[in-house]
Amino acid sequence: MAAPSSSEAERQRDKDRTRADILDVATREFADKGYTGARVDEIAERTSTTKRMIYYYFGGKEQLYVAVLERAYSAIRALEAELDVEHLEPEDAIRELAELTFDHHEANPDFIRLVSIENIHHAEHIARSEILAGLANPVLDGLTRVLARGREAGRFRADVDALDVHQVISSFCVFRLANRHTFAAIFGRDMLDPARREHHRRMLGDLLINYLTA
Amino acid sequence: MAAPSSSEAERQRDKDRTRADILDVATREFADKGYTGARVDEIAERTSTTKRMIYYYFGGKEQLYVAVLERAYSAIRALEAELDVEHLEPEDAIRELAELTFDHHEANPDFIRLVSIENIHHAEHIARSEILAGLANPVLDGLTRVLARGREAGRFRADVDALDVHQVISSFCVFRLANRHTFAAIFGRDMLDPARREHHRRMLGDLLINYLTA
DNA sequence: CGCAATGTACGAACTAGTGAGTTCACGTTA
DNA sequence: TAACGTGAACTCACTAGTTCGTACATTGCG
Repeated sequence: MAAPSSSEAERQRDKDRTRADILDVATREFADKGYTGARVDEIAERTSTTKRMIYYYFGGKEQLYVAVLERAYSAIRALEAELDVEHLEPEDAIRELAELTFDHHEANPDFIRLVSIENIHHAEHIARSEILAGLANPVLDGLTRVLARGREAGRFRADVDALDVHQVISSFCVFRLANRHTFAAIFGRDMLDPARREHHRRMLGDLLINYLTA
Repeated sequence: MAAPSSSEAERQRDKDRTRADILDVATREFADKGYTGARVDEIAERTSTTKRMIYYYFGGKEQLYVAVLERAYSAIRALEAELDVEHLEPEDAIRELAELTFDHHEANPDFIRLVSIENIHHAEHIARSEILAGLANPVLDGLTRVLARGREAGRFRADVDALDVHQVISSFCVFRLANRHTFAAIFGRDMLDPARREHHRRMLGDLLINYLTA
C-alpha cells in the first residue's frame, strides 16, 4: 500500500507548484488593486500556503510584483514569437498582426492592467528587472520586414517604421481595455461590447492599411 | 497701522485660496502616487495649511480625490467647449480636433495619469460623482455634425460615428502619455521625444483622414 | 461674546516583514 | 534495517512602523 511518489499526498511539498500558486494569486491581486493597494496578507490568504512562504520564495512584496510582471510579459512574448507573417502579402500581414494583438489584449485584461499600473510607477520595476528591461519584441523584426516588402513593392509609404506601426496598434488595443471604465462612465459606451467588437477589429486594420497605402 | 482688509495678512484666512491650494497639491500627489499610494499627511505637508483643513474642507481622502477629478475634468471640458469647427472643411475640422487633443494631453500629463488611476479603480469615483457621471463631451456634438457634413458631401465613409472617431483620437493621444514609461523601458523609444512630435501629430491626422475618406 | 477657521497631539487599525521553531523526504552510517 | 543527520519546505505569532482620521485647544473676526 505504499505509494512511493506522484500521488496526491506528495503535492503537499512541491516547490514549483507553491511558487506558481503564489504567482497566480498575486497576479490577480496586483492587477486588481495596484501595487500599493495590493495586500500581502490578502495574497497569502487566497493562496493554499502562508505569507511566510511568499517571503521565503520571493523575498518581499516588490520582488513578488516583479516576478508577476516577468511572467506576464514572458507569456505574451512567447505567444507573439509563434506568429509567422513572412508568407503573407504585406497588407494581410499587417492585418494579421493587428488582429492578433486585438484578440490577445482582449483575452488578457490582467496584463493590460499590470502595464497601466507599472506606468503609474514610471516603469521603475521593469527598468530594474534584467529579464524585462530592453526585452525587444520579436514581432518588431518581422514587422520591419513586412514594411520593407510593402515599400519595395511601392504599396506602402516610406515615412513610418515598425515601432510607429506597433505604437498605433498598441494604442488602440490597449486603450480599449485600459480606459474602458472611464470611457463608459462618461460616454455611456462599453468599448468591449461584443456588438461592436467586429467593427472595431476591422476598423483598426482599415486604419492601418488606408494610412500605409495612402 | 491697522490694515482692515484686502492686504496680504488677510490671505491668512481665505477659504477659496486654501481650497485651491489643497487641490493643487492633492492633484500632483494623486497623479504621482495613485489613490492608494497618495498620503494625506504628505499632501498636508506640501500645503501651506494643515491636515485638519483637508478634513475640514473636503471631509476625507476619498472626497478630496473626487474633488481633484472633478476639477481636472471640468478644466478640460471647458477648454474643449471653446473649440469651433463649424466653419472648417470636414477634413480640416477632424485634423483640428485631433491636434487639439494631441496638444492638450501632452500639456496635461497629470490629467492623463488621473484617468489611468481612475480606471485602475474601475471608475468607481467618477460613477459616484454627480458632476462627472455622464458628463458628455460637448465636442462630440460638433464632431457628429462634422462627420455628417463629410458624409453628405460624399467624402466620408458612413460606418463610423463620432464616438468611434473620438476613441481613435483618445487612444493615440492617451497611450502616448499613459504608456510612455513601459514603452521606453521595453522598446527604448521615448514617445514624447520632441524630434518625433510633429511626425506623430501629422500621423494621427493622416490616419483619420485616410481612413474616413477611403 | 459667538462662531468660523485653524493648529496640535494623539490613537486605533492596519501592514510589511521577521524570529523561531516544526515537519518531512532522503541519504548516511552503525 | 533502523537510528540518525540534514536541509528544504512550511507554520504561527509577533513587531516595528505607517496611515487615516479625530478630540481638543486656540485664534481672531464681527
